Amino acid sequence: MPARIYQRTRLDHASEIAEDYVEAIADAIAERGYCRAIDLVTHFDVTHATVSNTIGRLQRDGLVDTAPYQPIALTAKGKRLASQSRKRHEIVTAFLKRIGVGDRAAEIDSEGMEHHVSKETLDAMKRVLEQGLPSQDRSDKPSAEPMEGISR
Amino acid sequence: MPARIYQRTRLDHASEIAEDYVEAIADAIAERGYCRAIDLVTHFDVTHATVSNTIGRLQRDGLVDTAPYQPIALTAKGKRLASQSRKRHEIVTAFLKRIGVGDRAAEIDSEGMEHHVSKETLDAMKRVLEQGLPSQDRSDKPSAEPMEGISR
DNA sequence: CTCTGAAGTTAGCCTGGGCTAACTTCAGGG
DNA sequence: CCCTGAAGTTAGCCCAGGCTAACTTCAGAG
Repeated sequence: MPARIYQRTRLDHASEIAEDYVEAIADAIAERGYCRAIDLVTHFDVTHATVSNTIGRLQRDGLVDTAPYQPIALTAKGKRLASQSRKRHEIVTAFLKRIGVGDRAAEIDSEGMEHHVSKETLDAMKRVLEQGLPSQDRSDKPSAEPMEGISR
Repeated sequence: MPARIYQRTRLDHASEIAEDYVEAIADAIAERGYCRAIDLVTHFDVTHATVSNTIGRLQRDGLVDTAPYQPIALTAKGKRLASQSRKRHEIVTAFLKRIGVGDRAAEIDSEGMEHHVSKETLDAMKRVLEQGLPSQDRSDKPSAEPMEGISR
């Protein structure tokens, strides 16, 4: 059964950093109007050299638009990826908080989890945020009164 | 605020493969009494060479016990990691199904997500599985009757 | 008992994502 | 107008985790 799953997990990983970067770039631009490499250096706590390499890859992949010693801009594609990642990230964070995870842990965990959340799971999280838990539709016990609503 | 978060995410990644491997090894042993490299080749859909390399790293890290042309066994440390990962994995999968994610997606997503779930988040998932959603304890509206219990 | 094919290893290569060290750009203060 | 320090780049290194190709082991059929 597995096999394919792991291929997906591996491919996912390839784009995780790209997503984190475009998100950070979009944030910097939103906040101060532009993004410089130094912003990413402090944000990710890596060296200038690493940022330079990574930005090179992002540019190669058509996500950012920049030139030596110039600020870093997002391409249309980069902007799309950024806003999509941002939304996903926010939903995951809100969801974790909703199920009782503390703010700090919710922020840390959502950072790692967001990249592995499929559309289907994201939709399920949204539904929980809006409508609460779905009824427990196990084939055995089709009982309609679950007990999870009781406060405390 | 960030910075540290990303360091953690990077470190997490280092052990993801180790966790997947020990889990797979434990499964094979549980099912057939032993694990051979070929089992991992088919399980992860990678080449023999890759499995050989990876097993070498796991051995270096004290997780498995093996010798050339011999089956692969888990050390005590490896067994601990495997059972811990397995439990976490099961909880995440069950949790996703509980919030309405289909079986297939739940299995795929949990594979990617499990490595990023902290103890705190795992506990929250367990609570949801056992007791449903916590009451919505927003400072505004401390209402004690959430509406998620309603079937449909 | 040999010999053959499946299992496993080894060598050599690649990419991604890190690093340090050394260099280049460039803006601002003096 | 220069010159210095912060920002950025380049070169060269490392490890993880993939790959292919070529080799070795080993068990089982004949």
